[in-house]
Amino acid sequence: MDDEDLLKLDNQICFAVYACAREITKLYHPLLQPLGLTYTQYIALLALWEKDGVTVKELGRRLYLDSGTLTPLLKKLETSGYLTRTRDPEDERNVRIELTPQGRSLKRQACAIPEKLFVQAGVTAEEAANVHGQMMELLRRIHRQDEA
Amino acid sequence: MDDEDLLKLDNQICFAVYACAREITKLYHPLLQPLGLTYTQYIALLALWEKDGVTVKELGRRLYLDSGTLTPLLKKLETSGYLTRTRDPEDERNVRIELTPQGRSLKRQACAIPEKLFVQAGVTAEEAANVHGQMMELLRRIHRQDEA
DNA sequence: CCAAATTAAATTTTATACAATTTAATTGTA
DNA sequence: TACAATTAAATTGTATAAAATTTAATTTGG
Repeated sequence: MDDEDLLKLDNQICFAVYACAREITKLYHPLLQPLGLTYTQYIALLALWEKDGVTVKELGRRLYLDSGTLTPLLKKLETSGYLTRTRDPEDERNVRIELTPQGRSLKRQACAIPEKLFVQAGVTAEEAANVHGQMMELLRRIHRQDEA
Repeated sequence: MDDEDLLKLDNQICFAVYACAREITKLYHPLLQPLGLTYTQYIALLALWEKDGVTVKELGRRLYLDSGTLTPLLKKLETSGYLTRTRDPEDERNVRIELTPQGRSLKRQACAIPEKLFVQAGVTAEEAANVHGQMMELLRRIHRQDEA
């Protein structure tokens, strides 16, 4: 394969993931708007519903996001009353994120979202699992390279 | 499967695509920096190297991006001397994008990028084709739903 | 013990993204 | 032909993202 084709193939693969991610985000928009959440805020809350009381660093590691993105996002969610940000007295460099009762109760409303989304996108369980596996494999490999 | 599990699955799949797209962008950064290009600018140029003389609308359709994103991006590439933006005399609502000789010559430098990236990410041709197929299939399906 | 190195957040800067609105040009139709 | 509807870009406002820098706290080596 020559450079010309490689440039096209490259375009197709990386671009496909990139465009797909944006289209997924757009699909979420009408479902998240009634809750007053953006997609990134929803992703952050999903992580916190599974485990909160974590530091910004730890949350960022799980979401592949750094403080430059998380700090303003978490401040917004704090203003909305969904979580608290507290300096850890043990080590004041760390900021711990705790969900408030309102933050926890949002989960009940969010539970309706995935089903709506799967139906809307017409994605089967097999396809979902397949895509998930492949993306995670690629993600891990890329991230390792990215760190090195 | 209960709502709780659905929420987790949803989290995993959509998040995997979303995080993967961002990690890919980061992987490109050191390769694009010497050319003075961002990832989105690179993607736009890839599309234009395949076919230029198109309207902003047509380019946006191919990239899944709207004028809100493309207008400032194309203005930057125009300032850099890589393309021209001209109102179509036939229909002045349309703005046509044409590559300049400098814009075309950038392609030769960009030819080295895909190979470097594949090697760096350790992605095989099979895996690449597999991921690509799945993403395009998902992309098409989601986009159809998104339009409806 | 203490200065240097390290670490975690926050901040700053630049560049996307996209929804919603506006502007200007064109088209369709009564 | 007027004029409403449609269309393409541009603009506006909000929210990400990430690189680079800064600040403050902690750790570590001499």
